[in-house]
Amino acid sequence: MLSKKTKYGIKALTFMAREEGKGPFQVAVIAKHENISHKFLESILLSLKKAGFLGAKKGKGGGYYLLKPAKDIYMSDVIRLLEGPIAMVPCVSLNFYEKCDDCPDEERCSVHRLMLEVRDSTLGVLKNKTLADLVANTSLS
Amino acid sequence: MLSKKTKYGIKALTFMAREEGKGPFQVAVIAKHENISHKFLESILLSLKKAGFLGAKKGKGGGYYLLKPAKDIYMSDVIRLLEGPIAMVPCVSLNFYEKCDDCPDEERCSVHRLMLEVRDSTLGVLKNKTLADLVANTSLS
DNA sequence: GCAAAACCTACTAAACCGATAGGGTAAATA
DNA sequence: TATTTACCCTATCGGTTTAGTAGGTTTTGC
Repeated sequence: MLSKKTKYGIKALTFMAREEGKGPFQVAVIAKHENISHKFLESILLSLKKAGFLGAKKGKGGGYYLLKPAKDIYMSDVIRLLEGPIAMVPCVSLNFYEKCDDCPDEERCSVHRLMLEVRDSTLGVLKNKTLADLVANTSLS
Repeated sequence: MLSKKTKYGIKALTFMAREEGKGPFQVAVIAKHENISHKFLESILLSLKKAGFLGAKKGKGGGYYLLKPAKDIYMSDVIRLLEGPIAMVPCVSLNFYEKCDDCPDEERCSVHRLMLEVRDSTLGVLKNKTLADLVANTSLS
């Protein structure tokens, strides 16, 4: 299940990407438009900034803005940052690998092999999906 | 993230499918072999029984056994039962649909459309994967 | 009737999630 | 320089879920 954190993060990024080049966008504006708790969104945008997706400008007329073109922001990276592992089981995670404490032999574990396929399939979608793709076919309400 | 409940359930099913036709298999035997808490596994197998995947025999020499051939047990069904929705967001779930309370227009929601693709991709794997497929290439330790 | 095994009910410790509160700090404008 | 505006940080909290525990009841085979 996708957390609201990730969901909100993607929505905020999409909002900014719709008007690429413009900005900066104030937290309050995004929060209101996307129906997100102001303070919660603030913490999410902060994470995105620390990770290098966003820049920020303080003071009057300030706000957050995209640091890279939307076509260079991959959903797999965004989700990994906000949600954590994409894999459904740590033992098949590429970036957050962890051994199962049950399960002596991963190669023979049926769950392991099944979830490996699921991960590859999901990653196939997310690695080829950029923020620019999300914006296409969408219009600002 | 896949819950242990689902993980254990799949492992138990795989265990039984490896020796298809035999059985019944006692909870204690499966639990020990797969390193699962006995009582926890009990509740899982009970769910699988109520859903029609397993049969059970009480008393001495009893246990659980597959009610259908392994090739007729689809992973999508097992996971839906034990884990719940396969979709990462309720608004794209086929069997557990729920509207988002934020988000006035699903069609225009970037998260919605992204997660729709992820769901289809995941389902593509799980709907074509049976218990028999999991058993293949695996041997009992 | 005794033992073994499934079955059922209830509880709990811990973790996580979404959100809130309240402030501190930096920068832009006047 | 004063003030507004918005970024930045910390702490807390109620609710929910998870994984597991405990204890008892019912059915079956010998």
